[in-house]
Amino acid sequence: MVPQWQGSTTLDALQELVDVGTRVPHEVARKAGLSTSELHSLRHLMGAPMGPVELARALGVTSAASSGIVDRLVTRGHVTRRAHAADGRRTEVVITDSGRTEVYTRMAPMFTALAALDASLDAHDRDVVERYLRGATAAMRSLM
Amino acid sequence: MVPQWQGSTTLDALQELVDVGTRVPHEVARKAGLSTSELHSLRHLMGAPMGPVELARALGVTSAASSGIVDRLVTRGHVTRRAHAADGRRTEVVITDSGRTEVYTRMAPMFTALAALDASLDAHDRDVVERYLRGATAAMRSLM
DNA sequence: GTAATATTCCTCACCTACTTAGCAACTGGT
DNA sequence: ACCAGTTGCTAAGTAGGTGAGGAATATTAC
Repeated sequence: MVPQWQGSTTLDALQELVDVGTRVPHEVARKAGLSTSELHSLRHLMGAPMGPVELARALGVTSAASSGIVDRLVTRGHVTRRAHAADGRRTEVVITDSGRTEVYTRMAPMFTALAALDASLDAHDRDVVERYLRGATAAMRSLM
Repeated sequence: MVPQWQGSTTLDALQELVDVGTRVPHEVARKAGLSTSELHSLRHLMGAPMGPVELARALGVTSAASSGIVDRLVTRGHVTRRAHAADGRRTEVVITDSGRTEVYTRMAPMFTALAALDASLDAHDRDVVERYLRGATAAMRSLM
């Protein structure tokens, strides 16, 4: 990638991981007939429902864009809009079974492989890996 | 992200890394007045010159798109086009000092932090981390 | 209690960056 | 010498983003 990286196999592996981590969603989304943003939205919504503005922040786009993203996901039946119980301004975007299934079946092989990889680590190694991942995340975030 | 991930701090950390790894280039590119693809192109070109088609494959876009990307980078003075020595069809896209400086100064803090993180590992731990990163990369790539 | 301010979500007009299709130049194998 | 394959480009169309701004509701200050 850059001169400083060369020679360190760990940094090289990290670079490849991040590269693949951006190309894979692109490809998976295309196969599913979704845009990358739509797929990422479904992923975020699998954890918990959230409003379009919150989704926009999670994706790093404007609320105008996420409004359109939600529209398209609603059209495909992957999410529904629901009024927020306590706050009349808010809408909750809720993932449907269709959306959940779409994401899950597309990504199942990866989950399985990652779980196996995780299980292959003993307590010490798991700790080492986690600290490295958190550290690398912090290093990247420092650019923002 | 998904039910299976919850409870594993390692997989959670991996997810966060990949998420940040996609949002950071987006932000950095914006600050540099470049598109994400343009920044990624410069990153790839720091290693070695390559043709537009090769670049297109690296980015996961069509050659028509990469033709435009190179055009824009040439306009900004970050790369130049050069005829290939032995193959009359090919063009080599070469990064300029301007382009190299642009990428390097934007990303220097990250390189420093990552190098420090790497240096903090002993031989065994470095090996563990690298195997994990390669394994995770393979797991993701299996979706493509 | 009411006025001022903030937040959420949407629409509209515009624009960037992609895709598909196809063409001209060149290469290498038969 | 030809023909299939590759490279790199252009042109036309489109998807999905931004910026500005408005309507509805909530929150804060007075």
